Formats: sequence, structure tokens, C-alpha cells
Amino acid sequence: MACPKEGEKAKKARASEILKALKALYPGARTELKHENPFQLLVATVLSAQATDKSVNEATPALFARFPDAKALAAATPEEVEPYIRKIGLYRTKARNLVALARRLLEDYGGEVPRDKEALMRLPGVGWKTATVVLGAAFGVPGIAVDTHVARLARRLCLSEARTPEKIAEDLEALFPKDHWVFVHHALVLHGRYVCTARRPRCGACPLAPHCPSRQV
DNA sequence: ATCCCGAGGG
DNA sequence: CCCTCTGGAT
Repeated sequence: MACPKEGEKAKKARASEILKALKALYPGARTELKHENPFQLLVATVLSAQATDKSVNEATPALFARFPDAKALAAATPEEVEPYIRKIGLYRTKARNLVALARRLLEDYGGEVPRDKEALMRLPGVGWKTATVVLGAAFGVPGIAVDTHVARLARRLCLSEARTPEKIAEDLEALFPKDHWVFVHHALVLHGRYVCTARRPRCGACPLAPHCPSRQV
């Protein structure tokens, strides 16, 4: 659906209303970056592709106890890794990819996670979304990581009509104050997961509906 | 556009 | 049972 014509000023005001509604709706959503262990964050983020965050969170403690860093993971075979990530699904492919990732990390960067977005994206299994998450949560580089949830909501709310994650992120970052980016990202993910779902959005139960050009009655 | 090749949920 | 799941590579 096409978004209605709207001036920049009106759009920004609407974004502000949306932010306010999200604050009320998700008071527990993250507001600050976590500064996690770069390697473990990278692995967890790669694992989250086509997987539920819940399954990833349950699997990672044991995985990192056994393979705490790139060196340990690079020395493993995919078969050794599989048992630790079985419950995540697609585990065969993921185990292969994870070991390949660790080996590249070890060969090209001495086992460290590079802080550069282009370098991160050159790693196997790492695309724009994963690179953005890692730069943010591991190194404190601000940026809205646009995943399928965020992309869908940004477009439904007519906060962006762009198609690529990069462009959508640009639009969102222009609409919300930088110190709210972390919250906006997390809140949109939660909302996309539970209310504004891909298939049948629950517009009737959505507090954002008054500000949403795409709402269904 | 399609594959990946599975667990968990509605 | 069918479908989804915080993607990335081809």
C-alpha cells in the first residue's frame, strides 16, 4: 500500500507520538547498549538467523562454555558443535557456518572481531543486519539494525518507504533522537513479534493504530 | 526468487 | 498440519 502524502514536519510529529506510545507499551524494552563480548555476540547474532531468539538464548550458555572464543571454535569440527545448537533448528548448516566463521576470524583478524562494518560484512554468514548489531552492542557504535520486524513496521507505519535495510535505517535514524535508537529498535521488534505480526496484524489491539496509516479496521 | 532443512507454536 | 522464526548467500 502506498503511504499518504505527508510533510516532513508532520511525519516527525507522528514519529514522536509513536515513540511515546511505544514507551508506554514496552516500559521494559532496552534503552542502552549492552557492551557484550564481541565474539559471543557475533556468534549469537549469526545463530539468530531463521531462529527464535528464545532458542538462541537457551543454547548459548553451554555453547560458550565449551567454545568461549574464536580459537576454540575454529579448532572444532561442525559435528562437535551440532549438539550445542540442535534446538535452534537448521543446526547442520549453522554448525558448518559457525566453524567457518571462527576460522576466518582466526586467520584474518587474529581471533578478534573487527570493529569495521565492511570487514564484518566480509565474514561468512555476516550481512548488514548482523554487522550493525555487533557494532552496536559490542562496540557501542549507534545504529538501528533493521531486521524483518523493524522493516515491516517502519513501512506499515509509513516511517520509511525504502526497501533496503540500509535505507530504512537511515530514515528511522532521521526520525528519532539518537538516544532513543536502542529503545526504538527493541520496541519495534517486540511489537512486530506480538502485535504487528507479518501475517495478521492485531490492529484492534494496537495502541499505535491512531498513528498508523496502514491500520486495518 | 529460492534455498537452508529443523524445532516449536497456533 | 501448516507456518513462522530478529538473515545471508546464491
